[in-house]
Amino acid sequence: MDDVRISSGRRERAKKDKRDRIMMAARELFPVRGVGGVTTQQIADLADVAIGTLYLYASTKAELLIMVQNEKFAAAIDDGLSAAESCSQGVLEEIIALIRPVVVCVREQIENGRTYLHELVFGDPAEPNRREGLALAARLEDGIASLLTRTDSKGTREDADAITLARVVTAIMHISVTASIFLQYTNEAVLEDIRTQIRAILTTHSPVA
Amino acid sequence: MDDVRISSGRRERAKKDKRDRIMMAARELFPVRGVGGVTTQQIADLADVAIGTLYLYASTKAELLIMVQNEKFAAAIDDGLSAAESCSQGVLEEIIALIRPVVVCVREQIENGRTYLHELVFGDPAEPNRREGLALAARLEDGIASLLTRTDSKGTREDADAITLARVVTAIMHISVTASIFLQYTNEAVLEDIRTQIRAILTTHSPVA
DNA sequence: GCTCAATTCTGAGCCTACTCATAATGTTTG
DNA sequence: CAAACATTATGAGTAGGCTCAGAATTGAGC
Repeated sequence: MDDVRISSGRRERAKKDKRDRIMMAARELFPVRGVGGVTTQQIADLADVAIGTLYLYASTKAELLIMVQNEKFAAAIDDGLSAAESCSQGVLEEIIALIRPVVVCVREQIENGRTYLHELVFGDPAEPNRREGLALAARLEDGIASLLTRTDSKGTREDADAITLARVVTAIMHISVTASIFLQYTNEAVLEDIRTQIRAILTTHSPVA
Repeated sequence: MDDVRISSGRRERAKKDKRDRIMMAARELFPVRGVGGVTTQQIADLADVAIGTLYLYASTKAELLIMVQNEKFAAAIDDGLSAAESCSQGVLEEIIALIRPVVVCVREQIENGRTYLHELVFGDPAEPNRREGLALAARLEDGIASLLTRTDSKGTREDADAITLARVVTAIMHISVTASIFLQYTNEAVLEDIRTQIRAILTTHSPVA
C-alpha cells in the first residue's frame, strides 16, 4: 500500500492480521476499563502479540486510544452533519444539532473522550492516527463554517469569518467537554452551556474601534 | 494556621523549611530542563529530602509544576492588567494587551506552559495548588469581562454576556497556546491569530433566529 | 534444497512516578 | 526523666509505559 516493492502475500497478510487483532483488543478493552484502567500489556495479551510487537504497530498507548476513538468520533460527526441538515431553527440550533452527537460521544466514556481530545490537540501531529483525528476535527469545523455561511444569506459575513468563528466554536466545545469542572454536568447541561457561549459570539456587535 | 492545636515551634519550622526547599528545587530545575526532563527524584535530591517526603508535600509531579508556574502566571496577569489599563485603542487591543503577557509567559518554556494549562483544566480541582491556579485564571477572565463591559458604554451588552465572552476569549487563548500546531509560531503570530478570533466574535451580528 | 539478507517478532529489562511499612523525631503526660 | 502517643521522614518496592539486542521468520538467488 505504501511501498514500491511487491511485498509477498504471507508477510502482508500476517501483518494485517496482527494489526486487526491489536485494534480489536483495544476496541474491546478501552471502553470497558477506560484508558487508565488498561495496561498495554493487557492489550498485547488479548491481541496475542508480544508487548514489543504492539509498539511496532502503535508508537504509543495514546496512539492506540486515538485509533479506537477516531471511529466513534467519525460516526458522531456524520450523525451531527445529517442532524444539522434536517434542522431549521436557525444557525444556533443547527450548530448545536451538529455538535450534540460529538459531545455525547466524547462524554460517553468521559475519561477516554477527554484524553482523546487532549492527545489530538497536544500530541505529535505527525503520527498517522492523530493526523486522521485532526482531519476529522477539520471536517467538523468545516461543517460548522458552512452552517455559518449558508444561513447568512444576507451576505453580511465573509467566508473567512465563518471559518474563524467555526474555530472558536470548536475551542468552546473542547474546553467545555474537557475541563474537570464540567465532569459532573449532564450532557444537556454541557450543551446548554455551550449554547450560551455560541449565542454570545453570534449576537455581539461591539465597537471594535 | 489551620489547626486548633497549638503546634509547637520546632515541628512547624522544620516543615516550612522543607516546603521551601522543595519549592526552590522545583523552581530551579523545571525551567532549565522542562517538566519532562526532570525526575521527581532529582527534585527531592536537590531539596535534600527523601522521595517519599517530597510526595508528602506535593501529591503529584504536576502539582509541583503548578506550584512553580502559578507564580509566573500571577505575575503575567498583573502585568497584563496594568498594560490593559494604559491602552486606549479599543476593546480588542485592550484585551490583547491584557492577554499578551500571559501568552508570552506560557510560551516562554512552552513544554511547562502547556502542561501547566492542561493540568489546570484537566486535573483534580480539589488539589490546593490547582485551586490557586484556577483562581488566577478566574482573575484573568474577570479582567477580560470588565474590559468588555467598560468599553461597552452604550449599554448594549449585558454583564452576563461580558462574562460569557470572557470565557470564550479564555478558551481561544487556551487552544492557541496549547495546540501542537502553533508550537512553531512566534509569539506575535500566535497573538495575531488570537486577535483574529476575538475580532470575529466581537464583530459578528447574526440572525440567531 | 540451501544460503543469505531483509523483515518482523519477542520479552527481559529500563525508567520513572508514586506508595507504604517502618523508623525517626518531636510532644505531652505521669 | 521515662513512657506513651502523635506526627513526619524514609527509601526499598511496585507498576506500567516503552526500548532494544537478539531470535525467528520469510523470500530471493542459486
